[in-house]
Amino acid sequence: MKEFKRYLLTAALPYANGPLHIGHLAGCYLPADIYARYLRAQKKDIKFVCGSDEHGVPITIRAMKEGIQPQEVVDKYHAIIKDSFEQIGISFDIYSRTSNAVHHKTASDFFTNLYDKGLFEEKETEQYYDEEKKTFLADRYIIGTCPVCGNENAYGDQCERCGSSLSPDQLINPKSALSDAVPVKKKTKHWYFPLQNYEPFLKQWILEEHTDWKNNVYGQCKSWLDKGLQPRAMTRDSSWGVKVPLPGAEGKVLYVWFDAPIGYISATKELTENWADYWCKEDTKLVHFIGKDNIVFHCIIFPAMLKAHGNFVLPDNVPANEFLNIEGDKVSTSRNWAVWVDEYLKDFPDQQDVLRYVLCANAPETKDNDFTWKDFQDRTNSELVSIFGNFVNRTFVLMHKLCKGKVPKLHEDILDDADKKLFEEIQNSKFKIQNLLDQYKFRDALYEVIDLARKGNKYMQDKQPWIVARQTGDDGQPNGEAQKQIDNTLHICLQLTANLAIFINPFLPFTAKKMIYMMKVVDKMLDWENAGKAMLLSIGYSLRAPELLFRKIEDEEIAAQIQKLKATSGNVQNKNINSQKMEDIKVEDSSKASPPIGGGGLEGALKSTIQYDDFAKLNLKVGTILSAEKVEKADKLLKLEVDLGFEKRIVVSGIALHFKPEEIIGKQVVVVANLASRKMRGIESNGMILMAEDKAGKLYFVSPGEKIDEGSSVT
RNA sequence: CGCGAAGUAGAGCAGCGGUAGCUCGUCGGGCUCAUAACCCGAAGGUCCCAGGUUCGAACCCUGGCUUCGCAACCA
Repeated sequence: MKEFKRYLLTAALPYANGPLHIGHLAGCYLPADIYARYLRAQKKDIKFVCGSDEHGVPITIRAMKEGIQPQEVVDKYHAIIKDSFEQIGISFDIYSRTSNAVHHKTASDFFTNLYDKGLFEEKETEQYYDEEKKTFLADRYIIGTCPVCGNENAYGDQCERCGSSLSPDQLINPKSALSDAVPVKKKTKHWYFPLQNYEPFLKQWILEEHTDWKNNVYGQCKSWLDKGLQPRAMTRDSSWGVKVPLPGAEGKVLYVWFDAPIGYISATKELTENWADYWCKEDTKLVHFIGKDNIVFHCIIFPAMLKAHGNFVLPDNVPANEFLNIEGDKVSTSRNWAVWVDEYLKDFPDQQDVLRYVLCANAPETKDNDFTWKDFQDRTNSELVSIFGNFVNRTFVLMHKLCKGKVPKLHEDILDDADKKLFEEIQNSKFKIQNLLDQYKFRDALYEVIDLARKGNKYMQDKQPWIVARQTGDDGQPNGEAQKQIDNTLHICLQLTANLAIFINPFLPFTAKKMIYMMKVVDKMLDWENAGKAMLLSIGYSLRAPELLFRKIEDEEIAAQIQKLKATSGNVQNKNINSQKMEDIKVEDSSKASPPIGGGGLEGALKSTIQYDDFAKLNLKVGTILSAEKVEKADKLLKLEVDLGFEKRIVVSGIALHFKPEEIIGKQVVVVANLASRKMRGIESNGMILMAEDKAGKLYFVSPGEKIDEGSSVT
């Protein structure tokens, strides 16, 4: 293996358009932080850089909507994100931002360097323009009717109803998503980076020389390279971003994906005068930690840019994680289906390491994983509290009871196989953990740490010093032989505890701190070179009283979190509302004795006032239930066929706990007929049945007083 | 037929050619130093489906199904 003199770690720049959620942490910040702490413990020369990505169209749109300047948007979220990182213990050497001057200059110079080499191709194209808002529109911001399925809210690049990929030209009645104006075509000039010229280099570099990269990363790159690369525009029409440093380029900025990765360089410049050592010397190991959506930018585009520039090192590895889902559904910021880091920190004060633990133990390293609060509770209570925390605690308690609060002597003459075996295990663990961390297998590495604590518990159980202590002499104290055995057991358990502190430190730094406090040792003991050593705590040294490292997570706490998640996700302004969630809330609420909140709306607070226009968006129709059946493997869902007069529809409804299928056939109901369709348990649901809920949580159909024609509108 | 990743016990994952494994959960027993913690044992799997290669396949090949992701910026 190649020897590196210094390390440069980067973590994907979070987009300053919203706060940080746990998916971000699990995706790249936590693995990056663990790796950084591990290298620091090895006394390596490392820099760990990150910063907010503050450019790009979505930020300008948010600013426009809120009537403020883009800078204000960015200032707000930059502060929130930075604070979340600090509190959860992500140990960046610098957390910078792309709106600062250093970055503008760096990105601009980078562009100029490539421009002066004649690398860009200038091309004039026609793009859609919103004359009202005076801005060019990305495909995503053009809305119209899908030519394939007739969906009126198809985007300029894709119809979300039928999945067809589209171009804005294909849309019927295109409108700007910003102003409802009809977009017009307008000529614009841009600078394209000829990626295809770097294809031979990239193929050699990735496909031949980096077969060690993770499957998902390698596969994704291979797919791109096999398809063939295209020139890619590196500039955009916008007023927000790094200005294109060329004459006659007013109103044009660098494409965010051109400038964002350069943000890593800018941040390093800001951090140290010696930044060039980290970016330009061959014996630097550059590692980009990212999420899977970023693979192409970090493995194809940015390396091609670096290569074109010529002065920079290329990444040695790009360990990308998959995505973390929440309670079975993918994270969606627009639906507020996320666990926000700043809120977690408020709800669980002083519990940073617990979240770090769960996110690492269940990290989406090889495929998408699911975060559930139940799993959070289980892992905390059984693995952290019962295994790790408990081992440390019982070791300390026994040491105080049986060894007068001091590190006992080790009596070499009576060391037995079990004792020696445990020393070996400590050694083995060091090599295993080291090996796994070197391969970016954080989940497995953390498992090894816990497993070592598990072995400690077993050792303690086999030795049972509390029983040995009953072999008393005349004075009522344990006799000499017994005391020697007890000494050995606890001596070994204490040395193991010291080792555990070293091992757990990269993962759970707050816990490691508590442990060294209890052991009255200095930070330096946590240096990785001490790992595996048998004599970390000196004999006769008196230690502090134990302090619990973790506490149990109670049922009520996770119930509250689940409630919060569901409650806030219902209250969204996004029209593409998730009907399953809505119905789930109803059923969940009603299963509780407490009066329903929010959704029930008996005497509860009303949602904010809406205008008639908002109401008019709903198409409410009377329909008759033709058939009903239970949906397999779902307790709460019924699959209904509803006759709406003009058509028959399949609607999936979360009412199975309240009604038997046979008793509702023939019932007239009110259906939200223009609700976006949604798959539940594999069945597509087209609409939603209106229900009323009483104080006891019982559900009633909303239906016309007497029988009327199917398809009648409700207004 | 666009492409990539994934589909293994109730949950989360490992194994990637040679008698199905780990952690949690469940059930039973033991212990009591410890945060009702710890230890031992048991139950639980057509390894997505169908073909093929092989003495032998969860693992290789072919076809299919399902989930997630992929120049819309959301790790």
